[in-house]
Amino acid sequence: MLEPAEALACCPPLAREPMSAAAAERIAPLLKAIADPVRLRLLSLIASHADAEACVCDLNDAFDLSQPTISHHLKQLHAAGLLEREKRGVWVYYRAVPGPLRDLAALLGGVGA
Amino acid sequence: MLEPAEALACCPPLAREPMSAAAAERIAPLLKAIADPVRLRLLSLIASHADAEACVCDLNDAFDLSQPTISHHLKQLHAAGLLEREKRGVWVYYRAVPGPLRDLAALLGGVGA
DNA sequence: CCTCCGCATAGACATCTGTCAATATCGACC
DNA sequence: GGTCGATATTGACAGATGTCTATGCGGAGG
Repeated sequence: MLEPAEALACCPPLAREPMSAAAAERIAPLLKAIADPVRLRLLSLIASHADAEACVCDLNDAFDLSQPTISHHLKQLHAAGLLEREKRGVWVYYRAVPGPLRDLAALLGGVGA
Repeated sequence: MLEPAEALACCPPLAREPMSAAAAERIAPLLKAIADPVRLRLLSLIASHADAEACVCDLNDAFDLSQPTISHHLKQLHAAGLLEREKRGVWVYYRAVPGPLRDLAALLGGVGA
């Protein structure tokens, strides 16, 4: 099981000071989780939806991929702490977690500032 | 050969609207380039250095990895358009390119805003 | 209770990725 | 021009990753 990776909000921007090996090991999995075209689109689809949540049934239709493959990608995003999972009746809804993405943005920003 | 990937400054934040498949394919390689602990540290080391540039000779010493491995990672960051390469005398200097990282930060930011 | 539907898991497979040792390249300096 | 020092390239290899098919699981409705 992967850690929720909330342990990121600590870090100064990339260009502020050299990142420690430990910080890099902690942050890289978060970037890996979104460094895939399918997962990027999934995250965007969910985050741009009403209430930043979407039903798996809708997500499956948006891709030319098998249902298990989508499920696999959603699992990775969930394991990275970027999505929350909630079952409502027959359907499963995934909701975007704003914190980690905001932290990543802060990490990458301020390089050329 | 990989494309310089400047074709990113176009995109609205992730949560603004669903990302197109084409945009995802264009952006994912950029994220892949920084989704590695070693490359994250390399980028941070260079970006946080004076003039946002550093000599390869210094970078090699900062890691417990072979010289070819560091060279390989630098090549990937360069191919992604995140580093510029300049040879001065015997040494090679890499400089951080601010644009792409700033664009990525803009892409990820504004999710929970 | 049996079946169907939505989603997850398991297993298999090809490809990609990170690493190293060995070697090449390219200047500088003697 | 020969040698040496700094990087890059090549080839090899183990392990991670993305995809599929087949199967499992749990709830809703007949």
